Amino acid sequence: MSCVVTFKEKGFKLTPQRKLIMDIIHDNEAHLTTEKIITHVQARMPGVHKSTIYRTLELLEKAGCVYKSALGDKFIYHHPEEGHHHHLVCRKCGQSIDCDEDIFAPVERSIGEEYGFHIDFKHIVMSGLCKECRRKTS
Amino acid sequence: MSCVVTFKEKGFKLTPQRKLIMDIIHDNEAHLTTEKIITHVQARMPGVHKSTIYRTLELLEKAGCVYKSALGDKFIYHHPEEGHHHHLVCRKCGQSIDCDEDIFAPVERSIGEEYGFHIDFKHIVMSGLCKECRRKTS
DNA sequence: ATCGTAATTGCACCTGGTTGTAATTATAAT
DNA sequence: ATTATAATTACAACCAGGTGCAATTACGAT
Repeated sequence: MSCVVTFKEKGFKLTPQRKLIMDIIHDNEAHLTTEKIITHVQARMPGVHKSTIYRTLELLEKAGCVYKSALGDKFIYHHPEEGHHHHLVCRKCGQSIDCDEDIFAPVERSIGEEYGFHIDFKHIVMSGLCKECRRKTS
Repeated sequence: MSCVVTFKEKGFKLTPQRKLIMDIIHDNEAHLTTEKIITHVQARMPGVHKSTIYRTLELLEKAGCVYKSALGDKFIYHHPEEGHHHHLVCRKCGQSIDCDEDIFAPVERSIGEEYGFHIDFKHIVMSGLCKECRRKTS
């Protein structure tokens, strides 16, 4: 796991708690909410305090070992994958589709041209309806 | 104020608290965070409970009298204006620029075509740097 | 204008997330 | 292997936001 190495190289101590939190986020393909992370961590290692988990998540994000994204009014965490940084999450079935990094390029360009505004589109999570759920609903 | 009429037509009671909250959001051109709304409300009418304010904001949003948007990890409220539903908020100076409704049309289209996914792009608030702040920073 | 009633408010309490701090522990130096 | 120490943890206390409920109030009917 290259993240652990990166993490230690940046001068952070690798405690069992931190290792566990990293493992959980990396082993899980789905995007985890904070609550789910807390549940998983405390299931495997009872007694770990919520403040430790919150602080660790913040630190892991700063260290670049995990990505934090807003999804509606919640935050979800996922491991950083190269190449595709946006996500489409279905509000019905919950599945997550990775999508291309430069999908927002046209928007970025036109906003830059029209308003002189520079937007930072980094690993955006968009909510909506996937193909199957759209079919079922209509 | 047409909103008050709309609000009453939907069968909601117009209490002084609700009137005040509407006034504050409508009088204020800037986008207000919840904290600022609470501060303003309690300045003009001490004793109004925070739970009343939260519930009123939720109700006003459902009634379509105000718009609630996510800006980073906060929510901001603004009155519904026709025609332009997206906002560019500068993370440096805080100014807000209205921007065109169909700015996301290309993205919406390409995601629909490539992934069969349907995204709901309604009054999005995007954070970034405005023209002046970019000039000053660089 | 008064009244009846359903909606609304304020309160108490709860949960998720954050922060200061003393006790603990991972790691580097010996 | 021991030790020194700076980082990290658990805990308590705190704040924003939300919920159930009894007391209050807006508003239609009289």
